[in-house]
Formats: sequence, C-alpha cells, structure tokens
Amino acid sequence: MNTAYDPRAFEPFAVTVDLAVFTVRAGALHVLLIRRGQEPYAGAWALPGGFILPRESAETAARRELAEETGLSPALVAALHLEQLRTYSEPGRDPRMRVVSVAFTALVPDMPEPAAEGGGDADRARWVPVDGAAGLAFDHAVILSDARSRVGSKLEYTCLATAFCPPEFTLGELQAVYETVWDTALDRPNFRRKVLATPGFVEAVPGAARLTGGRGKPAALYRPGPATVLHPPLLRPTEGHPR
Amino acid sequence: MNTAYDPRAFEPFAVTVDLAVFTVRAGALHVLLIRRGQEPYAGAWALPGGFILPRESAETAARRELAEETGLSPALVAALHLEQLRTYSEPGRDPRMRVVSVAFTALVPDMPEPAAEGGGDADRARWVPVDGAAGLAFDHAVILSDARSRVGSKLEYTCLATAFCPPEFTLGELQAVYETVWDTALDRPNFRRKVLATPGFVEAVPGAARLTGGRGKPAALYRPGPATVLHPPLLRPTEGHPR
DNA sequence: CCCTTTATAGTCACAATGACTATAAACACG
DNA sequence: CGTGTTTATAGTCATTGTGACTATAAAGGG
Repeated sequence: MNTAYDPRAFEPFAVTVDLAVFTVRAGALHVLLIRRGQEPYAGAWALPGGFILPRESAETAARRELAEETGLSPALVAALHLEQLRTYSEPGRDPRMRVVSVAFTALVPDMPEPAAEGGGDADRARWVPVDGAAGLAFDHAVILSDARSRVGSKLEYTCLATAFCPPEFTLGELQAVYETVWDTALDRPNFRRKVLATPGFVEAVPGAARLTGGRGKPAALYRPGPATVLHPPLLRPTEGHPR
Repeated sequence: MNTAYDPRAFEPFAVTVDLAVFTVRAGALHVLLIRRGQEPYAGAWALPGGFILPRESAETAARRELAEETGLSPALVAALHLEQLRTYSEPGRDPRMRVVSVAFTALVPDMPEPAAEGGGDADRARWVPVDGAAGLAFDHAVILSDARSRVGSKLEYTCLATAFCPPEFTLGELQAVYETVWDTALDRPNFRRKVLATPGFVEAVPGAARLTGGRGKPAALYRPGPATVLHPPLLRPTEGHPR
C-alpha cells in the first residue's frame, strides 16, 4: 500500500463475495446453496455470491447477492447478522481468471424453501444438509468447512445461537441448536442452568407465555438478551481434551 | 461467483495486503510501522503492506512485503505465524482508486530495531507503542484497533502468547505478555498454576535449565508445547462482567 | 387412566478459581 | 557479610462452576 501509484504496478483482480448461510432444520445443520447455471462447474452446487460492484463494500455486495440469488426476504437479508469469515486468494481457485473472494457467514432461523417465495434466481436455491454437500464448485467445499467450524466455535463464546432461533424460543429449541451444530447430546438441566446463569444471554418473555409444538409440558418462552458475548463461555464437551 | 464470464461484468480492483505485526517491548505492546515516502499520506506512519502480485496468494504477498519493507530477518518472516484478520473493502478507503485490502496479524518476540539490519526500506520501519500510534495513513488506525482487540481475545483461548516470547522463556515473561496485552495485573501463583495445568501449553526445558536477567531467584525455563488451543481458556479478569 | 414425553427443580461430589500466606534463591548495598 | 529487596515457587482455603443424577410437573396418546 506504499508502492508508488503506477497502473502497471498492480494486477487488476476480480473481487467477489461468497456466503455460507446456515440454518438448523429437522435436527441437521443446513447450508443455502445454489445450482450453477453456466460454466465453469455448470450444474454443480455452489455457495451464493458474486462480484462486488464499483461503489459497494464487500458486506453490501453480500447482502445484494443474497437477495438476488436466493428467496430470502429483503427484510431478513437487511437485518441479517453477517460476519466476515476470511478471504480466499489462492491463484487458480477460479479457472477463468484471478478472483479473490471475501467469504461471509450468516445464521438464520428455519424457514420455508427459498424457491417458494419466487423471484430472482431463487428457484435454483436450496437448503442442503452440510454433511451431504459434496462436489461443490470452486473451493467452496473448503469455505463451507471453514465456516462450519467457525460457527461451532462461535457458539461457545458468543450469543450467536439465538440467531438460529425464531424471535421467541424455548430453551429446548436453543439446546437443539447447540446439539445440532456440535453434534453432541447435552444434559438438559445443566444446559438450562448454564444459560439462565449467563447474564444477558436470554430473557424470559414476561407474559407467562408458553407454547408447544407437540407433546410434553409446555415450555416457557425466551428471547435474545442484550449480551453479545458469553461470560463465562459455554464450552462444548471436551473433545478428547481432559477437562 | 455464478455470474457469466463477461469482462464488463466486474470492476477490476487493486488488491493489497496490510500487516499488523506486534511485539511486547519494555512493558508495552508495540506495532511495526513504516513511514510513507510518497503521496498520499506522505510522511505519515502506515502498516507495512503492498499489492498482491499476479501469481501470489495474499499470505505469500504478506510475507514478501514484510521482508521487503522491514528489517525482519528472512528466516523469521518465513516462520512467522500469520493470521488473517479481515478484509477491508469500503469504497474510498484509498483516495487514488478502488483498493481492497486483506489484513493480517502476526506476533513476534522482542528484537532489535528493524533499521539495524539494514536492507530494503527497513530504515523507514519502526516499532511504535500502539497507544502512541496516531495519525495513521488510510484506514490503518481501524485495522490496528481491530488487530489489537483480536490479539487480546486470542490470548484467552489459544497458545498464541508464546509467539511473543523467545524460544525458551520463563513463566514470568509469559505472564508479562498477558499483562501487557490485556493491560491488567495477574496474580502470579494463580497464573502459573493455570498455565501448568493446561496440557500442552508449555513444557519445561528438561536440563534443569534456568536463567535470569537481573535480580531475584532464577526462573525455570519453558518452551511452547504442542497444544494450539487452550482447554479450558485462560479468561481475562472480568471487565465489568460479573463472573 | 396409565404411560410416554418434555419441562423444570433440586442434590451432591468434585474441579476450577480468586485471594492469600509462606518459603526459597538470587542480587544490591551498606 | 549480613540484611533487605526482588523474583520464583509451594501451599491453603473458601467460594463458585460443573457433570452426573434424581425428582416432580404438565401436557398428549393410546
């Protein structure tokens, strides 16, 4: 950045964004993919994304592409918590030309198939279980894998899990998010004790509100609290590490 | 990334890297800065960095620029632990043209002034206390601030603190790193108990080796252990959060 | 009307932590 | 050549957090 300004001093690169948008659905972590229409990788699944326009920041471009390529509602896309994952810049990651891509991660509550809402290229967008996503275009398998492990860590020390839930949720639903992303079973009483003991993580919906989808005792409803980080963190069960 | 290949479909951007390289020196966190030689911001301090070349990845470019612009030894630059911080892409962040910059963070042990080693533009490089760094070029103040807080968090849940230390170090030196970066005092016995109880964080140098710079009882020497993450984390004293 | 299912309350032993006290081994300096 | 300062290291102790469980409550399904 301190090289003299000389048009020949730098190579013009294409700069794109890619998005790994996750949701928890039917007990499995899903990611939003689109089926590519043209070469290269025509017919293959890929992460949504596209070129950054001249007057856009990467984050603005990410929201625009997400709205254009998927059926997610504009209100949701505008309110979405987007987080930069990392930038992928290996030469050769796109066979056509030199492309540097800024990858983002987002979490959304479960919702209908994007195709149902129509519009744009939404008919080519699908929620796909992350474990079943194979043969992705470009280096998107690597991006997806990086995004997945980042989400797992984020659940430990941030309040991000509530982003997977609807505006009001039960502690059982919140626990299911953790169990799905971490792929472990958690003790229910201990989980609730930990969550309720963390100031600002969730707050009870006052109107003694309760609601249930099916069997069992109705659960109290909670909504996201003001906190953004978890103090202390909610560590996932020791993966081989003696605790 | 799934737009048809059409040269007019994307804007060519310049892509650069910027580096926030930290060290702990004389009880203060320092960052490596270079003084700019030409406009814009001629004479101002800036983070080292520069354009990515056609066949380079961002990380390769970061190492090359670091070696070219500073007096850090090639061996050190090659072995350095570089970590992507985030990518800065706001339009207008460079007055000359559209520049997207991939920022990296690195930590090095204390060492002589880069100028002493000569070569390249090293005479314009300096270690500057981060709290005294003002008037940085471009948006480098923002990058530096982001990097600083990232380093603070990283110390909590990774073994990165040892990267600030020489190959063999005392627990007192390691504690000084934490105290400097977090700007807090830590209880010495509790710190050593925690560090030694974390498997793989540090390992004692076997030869009953000890060494001291000045007064006091000589301290045992340790080197970095095989672990890369801290289980459980070494949380910084509650900043207003009730623990 | 029981039985299954889910939510929630509570218990208990143990591990981790924060705040201290105590001892050891060096050097400085009078 | 002690004495005191400085840094390292070994403990203690009360409190808190955690994992593993047990118990009770409130629904719906046969």
